[in-house]
Order: sequence, then structure tokens, then C-alpha cells
Amino acid sequence: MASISNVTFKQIRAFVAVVHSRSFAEAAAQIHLSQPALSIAIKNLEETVGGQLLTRTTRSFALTPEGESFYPTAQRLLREWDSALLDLNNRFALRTGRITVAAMPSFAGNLLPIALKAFKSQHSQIKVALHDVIAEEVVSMVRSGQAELGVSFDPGEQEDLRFMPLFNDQFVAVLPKHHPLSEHTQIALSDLLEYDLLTLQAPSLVRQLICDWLESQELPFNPAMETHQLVTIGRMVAQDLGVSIAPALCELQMQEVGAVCRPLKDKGISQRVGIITRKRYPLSAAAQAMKGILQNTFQK
Amino acid sequence: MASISNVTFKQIRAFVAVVHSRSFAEAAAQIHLSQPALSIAIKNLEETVGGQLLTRTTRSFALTPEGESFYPTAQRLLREWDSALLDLNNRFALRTGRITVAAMPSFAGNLLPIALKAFKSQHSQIKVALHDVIAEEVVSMVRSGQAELGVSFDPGEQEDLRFMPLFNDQFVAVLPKHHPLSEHTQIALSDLLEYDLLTLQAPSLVRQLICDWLESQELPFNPAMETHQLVTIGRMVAQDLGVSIAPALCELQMQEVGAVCRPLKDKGISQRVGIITRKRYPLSAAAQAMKGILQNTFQK
DNA sequence: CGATCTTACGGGATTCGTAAACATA
DNA sequence: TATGTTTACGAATCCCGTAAGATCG
Repeated sequence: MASISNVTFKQIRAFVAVVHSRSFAEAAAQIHLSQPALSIAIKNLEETVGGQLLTRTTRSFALTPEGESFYPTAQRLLREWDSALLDLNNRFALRTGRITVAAMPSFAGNLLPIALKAFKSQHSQIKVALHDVIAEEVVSMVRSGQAELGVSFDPGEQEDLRFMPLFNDQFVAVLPKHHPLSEHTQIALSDLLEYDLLTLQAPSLVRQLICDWLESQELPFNPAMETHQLVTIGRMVAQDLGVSIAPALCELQMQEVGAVCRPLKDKGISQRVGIITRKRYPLSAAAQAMKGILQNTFQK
Repeated sequence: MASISNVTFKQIRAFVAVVHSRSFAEAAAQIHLSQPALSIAIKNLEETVGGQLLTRTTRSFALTPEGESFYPTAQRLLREWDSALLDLNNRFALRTGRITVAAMPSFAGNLLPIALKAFKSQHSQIKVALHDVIAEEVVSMVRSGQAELGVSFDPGEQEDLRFMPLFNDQFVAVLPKHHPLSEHTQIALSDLLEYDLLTLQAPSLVRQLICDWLESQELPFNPAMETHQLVTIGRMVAQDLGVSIAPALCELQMQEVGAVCRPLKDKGISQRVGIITRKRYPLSAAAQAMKGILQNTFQK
């Protein structure tokens, strides 16, 4: 005996079409089927459910009470089935969906808008949630699944994370306007350290990179002042409270608050910026699209 | 390209089974399919919706975000689909359902319980709504669809109704106890009419039948008193207010209120009792079962 | 007799199961 | 190497469309 599982979407559609159009022939045209095929589809449906839904005389038909009560149910099943699969289809076709991105402020503020604009122009219906958080927070948001994609500095080898580099960010010296060193096109670290050094506060990745680099060069790391926002450092430098070292990404922001940037000699410090995702967790179609756009836009 | 309509119940079931059991092999066993068949079913599903629901490494798999969000939806679709078809199946298999029957009081009170008991013992889960109304009301309830089956006297040829006879009801004389005529085993109409005749009020079918019959016998129809309940007539007869003529079906009730019944000579009046249904409106499976039981129980 | 649904039947697509190949832990 | 999934392929099934048949108005 045919199980209920064998009932097909098509059969239900056929039944609804027949009842709706009150004619086998018309219904067959609607659902792009020959009349005999439709007739058999209904017959098979009736066999598997165990009784007639329609009583047919050769020239007309009437719903049985069972068919009558099943009709609205069938319509509902059809609608829900359709909408569920259509929604799924839309997500894959990037006609709908949402994506959560976490990016460190320097990237989120300067470069990311370029990629976002490209993304929106290609996939206007996909909602993007952007979390503008510090580098370490980017890593933890991706790790916890709060963000599907992260853009930040290379967090190093991580058991659960994947890092895909986009470009190298070269660190630069940050100076007040009219500072003596600003005359130079390139600045030696040793020269810079003659002045008070302002850096970010403790668990910051940028601070750590600077600290590590100076130690590797056997130079002292003695910050005169510490804060936790790069913009604040820029303002402090502009106020002539000292000098600093910052990722080149922030150059624009530094200029806005009145500080100037100069390249460091000997390549100075450089750090890879890239996309962070979770290992073992596949990306959504939307996230893959975003990843592609980020790579096309920023990868050399 | 494969349309969404081609998605099968089986494919969704396969997807849910795989996610639920976290293994292709186990899922295949659950849904009675070979592993390869299951694998292909999932693959086909993924193709028609336009993207992957699972990422598979040969030894394990993970849900994609799309699959993750589709999983609960798929479960819901499955449940609803299943329950809708199961309900339909149950109705046809007479494991559930309801039926509305209208029967005239004399039948509803005396004979119908026998059939109802048989029906309940065979189809304990089907709810029966019984309307105990006068003969004319039975007809109108069936006509309007308020009752699927009616049991009453033959309403004559009707454009929209079908009558299936069960048996002939012989009319009898109703007399007070100790009435002179009660000595006779059979009573002639002319003898009966020597006494005051009590009948039902105007639009009653029983009254009409008696009236027509007397006229055809060229006997006078001059009711001394009229009421609208046969039981009331019984009580009035018992009080010695007169005599009456009633369907034999009511004999038991008449005895209960203290009147006695005697057959009429020359077969007297007889009227067919049967099942009334609507033409052009098919019966539910439950109603067909009830009809069958009525016929088996009461049809000669 | 005309309109409409059902049955019959051949061709094509889909789907199944067995067996072999494949890829990870 | 062992386990579990995917590919390969032959066989069975299912489904469709054309054509003929049946039935009611």
C-alpha cells in the first residue's frame, strides 16, 4: 500500500487547481499538465489517502465532504511549502538574507564603506549589520558566532579561526603639525623615541605590536601617556603632548584631528589586515559574496 | 532548471532525518532508504533550492547557515503535511469524523438507538450529532445541508432529495384502556370514527396522510381536538378524551402514557419510512457507513 | 452529437539498490 | 586502516503525453 509519504506536492497542487477552476481541463492548463496526467494525479492522491475527494460525473464534479474540509488545508500547505522553499531559494540567489560583519574601527571607517557600497549595489536586498569594534573584539565576535565575517589584523594561528589576508598595513609616525621631524620624508624610530610616546592601553593589539617591534629592535618602550582610542591619541598629539605610532589606515582620521603622519624608515612595523572566519562553520551565501567583494576590492 | 514544485516530501524528510540523526547512514535506515539513495535525494534537494544545506567532509557534515535556518521550517512543514494527510486518511478509514443525522421523534426514540449502538461499536471515534425533529423538519434539515442523513416518512418525489425506503410503517388505532373497541383484534375505520378523533395540527405530514386516506375512503375527517405532539395525543387518549390514529412506530410511547394500540382492518394506512439524502451531494465516508448500518438493521 | 473526463499504452525521466571508489580521522 | 560518503551503473518504477474510449447533457 502506498504510504502517505508518497503524496506529492504536485498532487496537492493538482487538487487545489481543479477545485479552484472547477474544471479538469482548465486546471490542467494552469499547472502545465495534460488532462489525463492531471486525472491520474488526482486518482493517485485519492488512492493514497484512502477515499474520494471529488465525485465525478463525466461532465462535472462535486467535492465530497472530506474534499471540502481538505481544500482549505491543502491551500495552506501549498502556500507554506511554497514560501518556505522560495525563501530558501532567495537566500541562495542573494535576493534576500542578512549578514553580520565585525570590523576594527580604522577599517570600518576608512575602507569598508567602499566595499559596502559595492555590495549594496549588487545585492540591494541583503541586510548588513556592521559592528565597529576594536581588533580584539572582532576576533571574539567571530569566534562566538556573533559575526559571520571579521576584518582585523592577523590574530595569528588560531585553532578555531581562519585568516585570509587582504593587504599589509604599514605603521607610521604620528606627529604634531610643525614638529621638527615632520620635515623628514622618512623617520627613524630612534629619532621618534626622543620625544614622549603616546600609545593605546594595555590589552590592545596595536600596542602589543609596537611593544614587540621595539623590543626586537632593542629599543625602549616607555609610553608617556596611554589611552584607549586612537582618535584620542591623535588629538593629544595635535595638542603637542607627544608623538605616536599608528597603522597607516588611520592616517585620514589623524589628519582630521590635526596630526600629521610620516612613514617610518626600514619598513618599520607592518601588520597584515584580513578577513577572519570560523573554521568548520560554512559561510552563508551572502557572507561568501561579501568575502568575494572584500577580496576583489582590497586584495593586491 | 528544476522548479521548486519538484521538491518532494521525501526529500524534506530525508534532510530532516539526516540533521536529526547527524549521520547519513543512520538517517537512511530510519527512512528505509539506502545510503546512496539518501545522498542523492539530499543532493537533488540542494540543486533545486539553489545551494548547499550541508557541507560535507567524507566523515562528517555541518549545517550551512541556510540549512540551519531551514531546519525548523522543514520540521514544521513535515509535521503539518503529515497531520493533514493523516487526518484525511483517518476520516476515510472511519477512525475519526463526525456526522449529523436528523430523525423524526418516533424513529429517533424507538429504533434509531439500536442502529446507533451498532454504529458506535464499529466506529467508536466518530461523533454523531442527532437532531430529533418532526418529519417535515427532517426534510428541511437535509435539504439545507444541516443534516447529512435524515430518517423520516417518504417525502414524495423531490427535485433535490433522494429517498431510500427502509420499511413500511402501518398506522394503528390509538384507544384508551378498557375502550369497547379494544376488545377487537382489528378495528374498522368506520367504527373508530364513531368516537371523537384527536389529530396533530395542520402542517403535519402524519395528519395529512390520515386526512388523505379518509378522503380516499370517502369517510369524514372532522378532528375533535388537535395538538402538535404525538405523545400529547397519547395522553389525551389515555384521559378518555377521544381516539386517534398513529404510526405503529409510536406504539411503545403510547403504551407508556397509558393508551393502547390496535391494528386497523384492510391494512389501513401505511407509509414508507426511509433515509433521506441530498441529490448531487456525495455522502461522507462516515455517513455512508451509517446509511449501511441503517439499511442492514431495518431493511427487509 | 458535443463536451468532458477516464482508460490504455509507449517512451522518457527519475529513483532505487548493489558494488566500487573515494576521502578523512 | 577503518569508517562513512559519494560516484557508477543496471534495473525497476513512476510519470507524462498521445490516442482511443466512455458517459452525460
